Amino acid sequence: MGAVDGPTRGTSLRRRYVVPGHRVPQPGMTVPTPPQPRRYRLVADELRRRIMAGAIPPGALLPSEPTLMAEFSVARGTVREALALLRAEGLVATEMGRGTYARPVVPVRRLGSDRYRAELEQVRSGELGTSFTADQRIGWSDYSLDKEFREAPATSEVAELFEVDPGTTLLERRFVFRTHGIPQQMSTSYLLLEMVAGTPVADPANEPWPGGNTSQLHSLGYTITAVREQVRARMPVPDEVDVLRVPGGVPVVVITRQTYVEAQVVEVAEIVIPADRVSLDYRIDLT
Amino acid sequence: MGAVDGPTRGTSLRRRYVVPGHRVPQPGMTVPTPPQPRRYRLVADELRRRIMAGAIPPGALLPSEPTLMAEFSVARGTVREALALLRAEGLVATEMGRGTYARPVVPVRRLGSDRYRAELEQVRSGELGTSFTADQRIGWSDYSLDKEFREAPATSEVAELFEVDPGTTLLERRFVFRTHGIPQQMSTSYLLLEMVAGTPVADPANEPWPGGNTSQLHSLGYTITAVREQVRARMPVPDEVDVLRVPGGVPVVVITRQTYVEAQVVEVAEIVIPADRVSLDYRIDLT
DNA sequence: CAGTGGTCTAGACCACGCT
DNA sequence: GCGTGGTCTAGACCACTGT
Repeated sequence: MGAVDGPTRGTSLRRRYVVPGHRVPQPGMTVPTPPQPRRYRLVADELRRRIMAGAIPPGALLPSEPTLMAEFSVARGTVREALALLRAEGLVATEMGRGTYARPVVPVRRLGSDRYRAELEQVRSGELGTSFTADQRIGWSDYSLDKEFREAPATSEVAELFEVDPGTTLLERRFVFRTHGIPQQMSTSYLLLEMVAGTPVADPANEPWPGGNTSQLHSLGYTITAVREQVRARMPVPDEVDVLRVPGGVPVVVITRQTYVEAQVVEVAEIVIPADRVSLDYRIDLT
Repeated sequence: MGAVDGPTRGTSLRRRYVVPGHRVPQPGMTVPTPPQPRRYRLVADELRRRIMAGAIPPGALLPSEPTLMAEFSVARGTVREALALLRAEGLVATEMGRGTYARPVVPVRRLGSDRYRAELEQVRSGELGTSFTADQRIGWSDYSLDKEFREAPATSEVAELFEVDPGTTLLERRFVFRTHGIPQQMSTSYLLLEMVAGTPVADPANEPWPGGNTSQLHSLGYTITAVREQVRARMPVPDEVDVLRVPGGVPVVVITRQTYVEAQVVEVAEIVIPADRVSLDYRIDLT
């Protein structure tokens, strides 16, 4: 599309498009290759500014790609690169056929380190609920659970965390938690098979188990005394994107948990949570 | 568009490229639009497989874009989309003029919750070092520090964390820690001005302060009794990418810390760390 | 159906790193 | 200077969403 005239294609005798990232050198203006902002950067910066300034409030649609092409006089690819940048920053999200919108602020779930204490209390007082429902402040009926149990030998990583020999047979339990149909976290929990074989804990039909893990272990005669959590963050793998419906530009928080009874590890779990839905809260007493 | 033959476009009489995301419909084969893997997906999947399988070891260069174009018979844009996907996953990194390589595994720094206890011990025994040097297991000379002090009124967020009125004058201290010249974390720490005005703590020249925060507060007559850390993860903002040299596809971990002396908050800090360089370690005792 | 984003091709010029 | 990635244009067909 000759912005001025004539065909721009083929061999292109004249190119209105001069140099990517370069201003047309005006007579008398010295341009020693100043890192001129790239086109897609300018578009992204402007859109970011509008979002930050509230001109595009959370949840609102951005101008469509054709509109942005016209407004900034750039090709579609350039517009899309700008949007990709904003997506990678987690500022916007895109829905097929609908458009691109400023990412709405989602309610954050607080995962307090004291939830384990609370669970212990519950177990003792005989109340229902799980740490998950307690965290979410929701009742039984609001959440659903996918579960998948199998026996498997301990991988070297899990064995190390469990402080057992690699190959030791474990009960591997995979869960996906949902509230109101929205996936909130997925987790894989490991228990020593010899510890649970034949007990109700080994039966998936008993999930969700009232009182959660703490209660389950309690039913086996183990009262937990400590929990260790290692926290990391990374971008989700494709599988996690699918299962958890993680939007582009959102990392996941990975918690590797070891549950202790005195010095013995009785459970190991890996918990994966989209980072935009959670805040972890730890209190460290030094007294 | 003519999937089998015939001109599909103006210019190209034959297009070897048929339909994005569609198999050429074979006679007798019903294709109710099976989500055929996109081309760039296939390229990305194959490259991911090679990396995971170790065929492309960490740090090794991937084939160049022209090479991949030839190998997969796709246009450059398609190759670049595949690489962008892998970058977003944090699997590869790209360097201008050099190429794209499998992201090398970087040593992970462990941030134990017991580091505060260790600091307290240090302060009492009069040893040197900071929690930072202790975490890194390095000596004094291996790290450098950028610092910037200023007085500022408490924003509503900080005021809430500090449990003071918004607008209360604070000493705001910004730090960037580096080891061997590589940025490791940036942090902003807040102290009540009235608590530190005129003391050595308010003088940037005294940073880095032997024994770190714990020691500083101790010198002011405050022996900390508890720490609360809120942990979140998100993609870095452009500013953080610059300062911390965060590679593409790597999130940051944000720790919001409140330091307590009994029930009083004596310090608030926000610590930003590239997620590929850190693992947080919390132990929760339930006894 | 119109409009939106998703994917893909083809070709061009650029800046950067290394030999 | 050559090879690598970075940016940009132009045009095409596709699938999904909502009216």
